[in-house]
Amino acid sequence: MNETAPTRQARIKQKSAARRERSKQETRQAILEAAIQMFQREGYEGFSLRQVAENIGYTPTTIYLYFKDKDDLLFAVCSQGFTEFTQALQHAYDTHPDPGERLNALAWAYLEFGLSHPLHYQMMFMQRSEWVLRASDSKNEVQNSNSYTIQLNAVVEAMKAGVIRLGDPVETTNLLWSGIHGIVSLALNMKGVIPKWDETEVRQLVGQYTEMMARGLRP
Amino acid sequence: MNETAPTRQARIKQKSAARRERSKQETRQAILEAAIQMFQREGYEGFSLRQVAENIGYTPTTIYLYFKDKDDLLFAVCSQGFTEFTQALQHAYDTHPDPGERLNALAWAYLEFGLSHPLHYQMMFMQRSEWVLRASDSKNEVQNSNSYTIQLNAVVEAMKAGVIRLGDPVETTNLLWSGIHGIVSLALNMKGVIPKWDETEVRQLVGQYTEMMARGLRP
DNA sequence: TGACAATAATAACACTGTAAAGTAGATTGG
DNA sequence: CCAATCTACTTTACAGTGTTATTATTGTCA
Repeated sequence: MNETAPTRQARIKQKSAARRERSKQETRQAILEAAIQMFQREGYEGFSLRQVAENIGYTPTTIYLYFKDKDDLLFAVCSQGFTEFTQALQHAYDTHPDPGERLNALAWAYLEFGLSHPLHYQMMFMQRSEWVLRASDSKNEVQNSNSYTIQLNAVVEAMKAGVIRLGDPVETTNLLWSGIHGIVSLALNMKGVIPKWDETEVRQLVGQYTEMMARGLRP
Repeated sequence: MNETAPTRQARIKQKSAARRERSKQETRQAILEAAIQMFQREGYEGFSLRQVAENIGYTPTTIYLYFKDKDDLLFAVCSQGFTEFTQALQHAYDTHPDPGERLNALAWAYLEFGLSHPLHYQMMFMQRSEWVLRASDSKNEVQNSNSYTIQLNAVVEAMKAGVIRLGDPVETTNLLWSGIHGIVSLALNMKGVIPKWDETEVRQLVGQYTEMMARGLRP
């Protein structure tokens, strides 16, 4: 309505609002960090809203001012995992120009993420896998920067380069992803259940896996 | 102390005890069946002792007379899944004498079990995988009839027959298991997340998988 | 200053698993 | 047959959980 230049009061109001917004984001962040810490300690099943609140000196209900509900907070924890995961894959992608080595590098990066973030991995891909979509949506990385697409691109380019046989790239990507996911998820779950299944054996298995994939997919 | 023949009273007492024991097993079974039904409906997270009790007209605490705690009841539900799973693999093993086809048949049987018992599969191999060991212990199938050993035997014989290259059978088994487990677990979790991931596509992928494994492991 | 919005805390509800104590009825020994 | 015992079960209670509605405190704005 008022089209004249902003008055001093208007400017102050704006900055004040900005400051309050910033403060709000800060406490939101504090809650989130406490939640992450708690998740690292207690895992998915032991994660408790009330304990998170207690750890940072808030009443449980206060959390609801910053997150819709427990799921929403847990998703925020998860989301950070997705970001790191994508970054790890992206880094592997970027630092390996050769299409063949690139596929291997992606598999290794995948493995390393799983082994170093076991709880996150389980939540992201085993307990709440619906969130994969929501995570890439909320970071508008739908188009070409989500973790799935990174792997898909690597497959496409490996096909172009003649490193692996031609075929439906989506199917091949799913095949490769399934394989490495199987190894990682069993590695996290089956310690002491499968014979020969400590961390070094798992790494060795990934070595065999990439070799075998290379042979199996050769043009 | 008394070494004479058992008196009538002693015989009656014994039969009475037997009858009570039988009745006890019956209500235990009733609880277990209600638990299975409830698990099918609500899944792992929604499974509630109190609701199980209510469904069969008991007080929650009564269940503790037949099962140590919630975990114990849930394990009993799980255990039945392990039995069926092992039977399915054993059947695939027995009905396919050819070592090469046998490996494929095991993969297919594995897939079918997962697709037809999604909740059980997730509990058995993703949520409570520690129970794999406890399950084979409690059925004294440790030696040569548990599901892992079935797959291991198939690998050993495929190596003997020259169908797949020689190598550490345990490692090869782990490799094959990882692969099919990866496909199954993603199939159960990632509906609507991965492109092209309905049931028929998953089956097709298993086809590709077995093909690729055959090529990759050729001597 | 008074209306108002934001932030936090209290109280309460409906659940959960689980332990201790109590109770009606069948079983048993004399 | 009767009192003692034992068994199967319930009642009660506790310490948790996520979540909502209500209230109190605070700082911002006209």
